[in-house]
Amino acid sequence: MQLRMTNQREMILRELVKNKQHFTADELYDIVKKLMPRISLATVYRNLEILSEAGIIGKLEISGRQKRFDYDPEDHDHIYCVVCQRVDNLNIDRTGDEAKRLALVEGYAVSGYRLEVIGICQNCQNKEKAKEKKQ
Amino acid sequence: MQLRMTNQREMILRELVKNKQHFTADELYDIVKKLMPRISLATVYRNLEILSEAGIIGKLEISGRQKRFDYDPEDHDHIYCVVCQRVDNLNIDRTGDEAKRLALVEGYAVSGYRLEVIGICQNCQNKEKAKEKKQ
DNA sequence: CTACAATTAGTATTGATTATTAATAGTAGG
DNA sequence: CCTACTATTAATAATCAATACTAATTGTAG
Repeated sequence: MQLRMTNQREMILRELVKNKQHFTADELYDIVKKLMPRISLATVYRNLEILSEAGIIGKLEISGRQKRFDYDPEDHDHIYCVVCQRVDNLNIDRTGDEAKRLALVEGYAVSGYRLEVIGICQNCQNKEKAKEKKQ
Repeated sequence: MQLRMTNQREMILRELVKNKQHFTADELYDIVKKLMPRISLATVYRNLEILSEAGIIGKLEISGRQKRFDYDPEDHDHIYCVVCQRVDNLNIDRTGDEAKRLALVEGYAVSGYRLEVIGICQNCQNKEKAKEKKQ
């Protein structure tokens, strides 16, 4: 099953990869709309789904948050900012031995895991510092 | 700010703790409705939110899935079944040294992390085996 | 009792995502 | 260059979890 590259699909992929950010579907919609004004939000959603299904991009489902899409399809972890919602990639060694050992106790057959590190990004730290000075 | 224990709130808490499962709001609503038929789904949602806010129960926001609530408010990780959506608790040592080290590279101030182990639970493994035998 | 504040039931609304559908575009074969 | 076929699209409706709203009810402190 060969993946046909339509103009819309290509544009969506290009803008995601070019910007190297973890966009939500509607953020990407706003960007692409400027270059292709008649594109539909549903098309963005559908193509992001298709592209991640095909392993060309990654899908990022962070707990309790809107879906984001990752220009890098390789398996890796993420860190995200609780203030501005920004997401960045992490490359933590994925041995996960302890997780597997514990999973056996519960009787699970483990296929993987997801690690989300939570914090405040540099930008938001700076903004907070600036605010403190004013007071 | 003392937490008032209304009948509804108490019932919701009791059923969650008693069953020792990670229920969604609507699952819990179905259970509680049998004992308190006039209760509203919004009341269940609201009280689960209040109880987790107060640290009496835990809130479980697993990537891309419906919220679940945890009878155990202590900080711990989870393992979940991709087949039946069941969730169980894990007690992995929470040092997270490597995560913190890497986060510094990105400039983040780390406040915590969330680890979700993914797999297939014992029940669903058994069911799959039974199905294979038939074929 | 009375007045006040918190909570509730019931329902409407929101927001993200998916489904539907008729129209359009791309392509392979003649 | 046509024609038939299939995939894709734009636009919009529908869905689903979660939250907001509102009038009625409950609990409580004087």
